[in-house]
Amino acid sequence: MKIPPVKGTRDFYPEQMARRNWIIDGWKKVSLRNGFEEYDGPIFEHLQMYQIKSGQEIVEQLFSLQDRGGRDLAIRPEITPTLARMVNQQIHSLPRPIKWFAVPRLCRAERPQKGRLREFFQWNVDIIGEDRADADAEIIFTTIDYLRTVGLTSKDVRAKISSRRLLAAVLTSIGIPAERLDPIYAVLDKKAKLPPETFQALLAEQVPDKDQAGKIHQFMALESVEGVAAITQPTEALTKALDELRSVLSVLKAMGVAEFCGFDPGIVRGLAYYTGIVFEVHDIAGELRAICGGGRYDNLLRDFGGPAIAATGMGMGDCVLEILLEQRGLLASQMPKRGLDYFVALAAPQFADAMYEVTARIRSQGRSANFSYKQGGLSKQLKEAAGQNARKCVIIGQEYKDHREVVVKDMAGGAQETVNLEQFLARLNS
RNA sequence: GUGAAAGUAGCUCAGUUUGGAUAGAGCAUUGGAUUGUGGUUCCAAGGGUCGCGGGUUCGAAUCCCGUCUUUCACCCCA
Repeated sequence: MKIPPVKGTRDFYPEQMARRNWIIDGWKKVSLRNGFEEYDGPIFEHLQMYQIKSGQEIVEQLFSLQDRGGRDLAIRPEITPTLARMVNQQIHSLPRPIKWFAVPRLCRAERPQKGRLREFFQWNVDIIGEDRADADAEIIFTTIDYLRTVGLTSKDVRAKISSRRLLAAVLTSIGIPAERLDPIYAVLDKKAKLPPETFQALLAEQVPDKDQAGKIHQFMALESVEGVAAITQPTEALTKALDELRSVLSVLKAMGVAEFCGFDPGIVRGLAYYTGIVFEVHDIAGELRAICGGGRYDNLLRDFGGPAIAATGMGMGDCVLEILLEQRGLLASQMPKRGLDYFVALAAPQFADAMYEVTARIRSQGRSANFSYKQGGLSKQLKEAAGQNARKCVIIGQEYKDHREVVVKDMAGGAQETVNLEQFLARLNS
């Protein structure tokens, strides 16, 4: 009986596994050079962990289970709660700022679509214990540093940056009461996806006052933070939020990635736990979902029973990224091909023992080597070597019996030389 | 979770309109041509319960119903 793969999951055959490794290796390399340390947690946690703060949608999308002791558990749909738990446990002994990253495998029981599956990998970088905008800027820089490294340019992707604090300050200063903010956020978040008339209609439902709605439209149309002053009287909160956003943009400029970044008031993000700077990276053509998203979540550690400590971070899934890299031809051109250092071939069957010995000795020198299991002729073996993308072939034949010599053939150019076996093996290390 | 479209060999597809005999092609795989020299070429082979289940019919890949999966649009996110 054939059992199908589970909905929304992927099988990683060697070719796909190579892609996945290449993407994840890049994430790790860039994290480390930006000064982050790797951590990980368990793949499941108490169900309750996600009911505290993850937002309604994520809770509905949980894969949950009961263990044999009747405990309610869930496979992690995100790693940030785990991070909060881990940091809270050792908060008094961890030197700050805490700059940690992880590449967890996550599961959400969503309906699968292009760029969204039920099981995926997500690169997370977080800075905990620093409330200055420098930390937000570093998160965004690290994100761009990776995207730039894999070959994406400012013509391909753009980091759209905004601020929850700014949005709240603007809305408050034009007279929107605090309890009205959340439903308005939800509408503003959709602006980029809706036709202007639909957006206008939705906003009018939430903000019937023409004057207020007009100001919101004005704000949402801004392309630079400097336009905010013309819309409303600066309150203390507004000035503070503006300074923070300016500061992030100015650090990013100094770090040399200004061309990738811009203020975009349309970035609001889900209601979950963001409190300050928020950002998303999108493909410029706007064909795909967000490549990554992140922001400041200063209340999360406290919500998980710890002290009130500032935090900011980012998550990037592998699905959309891979589609974009594929589209741009950046995978095909950069993926390392499967390769083999040496293929050991046999010109006559009586040297089989030498073939095994040479293969093993090459391997023990740290080089990869294969030989053929088949009894075929040399021609067949070279064909097999070419199929495995071997860089060189070691051919064992009559010379071996006569003078302990082997033929070493360069598969790219075809040149070959006859060398003493011991000298050949000694040379491998140099 | 809601709505729509599509499922034929490992992959890309033909055949479905108009039901008819052992369901085809290219690529890929395996073997041979090739007993001391590979990537080319030529020949051959293997590989399908036509997604699955039921119905209509003398007869179903083809028509009908259900179901699963995928894709797209919502919802939301990475």
